[in-house]
Amino acid sequence: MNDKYEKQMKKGLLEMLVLKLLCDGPKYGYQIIQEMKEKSEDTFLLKDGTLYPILYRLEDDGLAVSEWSEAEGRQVSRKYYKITHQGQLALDETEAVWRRISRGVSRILEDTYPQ
Amino acid sequence: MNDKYEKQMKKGLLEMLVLKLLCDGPKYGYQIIQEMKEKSEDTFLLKDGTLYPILYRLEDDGLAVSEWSEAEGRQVSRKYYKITHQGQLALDETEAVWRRISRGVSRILEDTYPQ
DNA sequence: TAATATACTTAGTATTACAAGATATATGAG
DNA sequence: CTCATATATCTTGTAATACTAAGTATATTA
Repeated sequence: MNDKYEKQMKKGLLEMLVLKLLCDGPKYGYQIIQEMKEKSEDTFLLKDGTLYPILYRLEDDGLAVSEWSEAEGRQVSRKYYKITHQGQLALDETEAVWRRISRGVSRILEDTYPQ
Repeated sequence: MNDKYEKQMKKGLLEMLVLKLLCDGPKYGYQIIQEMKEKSEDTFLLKDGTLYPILYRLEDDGLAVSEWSEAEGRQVSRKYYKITHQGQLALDETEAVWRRISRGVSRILEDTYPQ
């Protein structure tokens, strides 16, 4: 029932969060899904069908670049994504937008004006 | 440029914020737009083309009811919206979803785990 | 009289989270 | 050795919604 709200509220956030996770080194899709789940304590349970389009978008927009890992022994092939300089700039902007929106919501919900 | 993020991030929030504003009494469209702007300190600048569909949705979903004001003197006719009991319940749920998402985002952005 | 503010309505567009289905390899249990 | 499960990626289609843009109409002010 409130799945609807949750889904909508996540719009625009996931791209920012994925970029953020890429800040401490290149990561591949499956790994991102795991870390997102752990770090958010089960709040952001990404489906692969959600994540991969996000990664393609980031790449199309020049915010991340990808590279297939060389097959080391029997390792399965993995596509590693790395944040670009432009991606870092975009992340900074997006975080600022998030903070502003978050503060705006707080002001209305709590009807208080934290500095 | 980061308009895109902002627009997306607002999804699902506006409905909650409108409901919240209706908590302290019936209000009409234009008034909601003004209060949203003031209370959020210019973060949520609703266009009328954004607000009215939200109000219709709230009404369709039984979360609010509307009533045209009687013409008092020369006053323009206004359609007042009032939150319903069901709307109050939905608001409570939505606020809970917001808090969870907000906390999840914080955990990833700050990589800290506030209690 | 004209411009601006108030007040509501509607049609169409762009974006994105997700469901569902597909493909393929690696690993562990029986 | 076989089968189930975990790992790993990709694609198509759908639903939901913020916004643009256009329209209608009245009230107020310069």
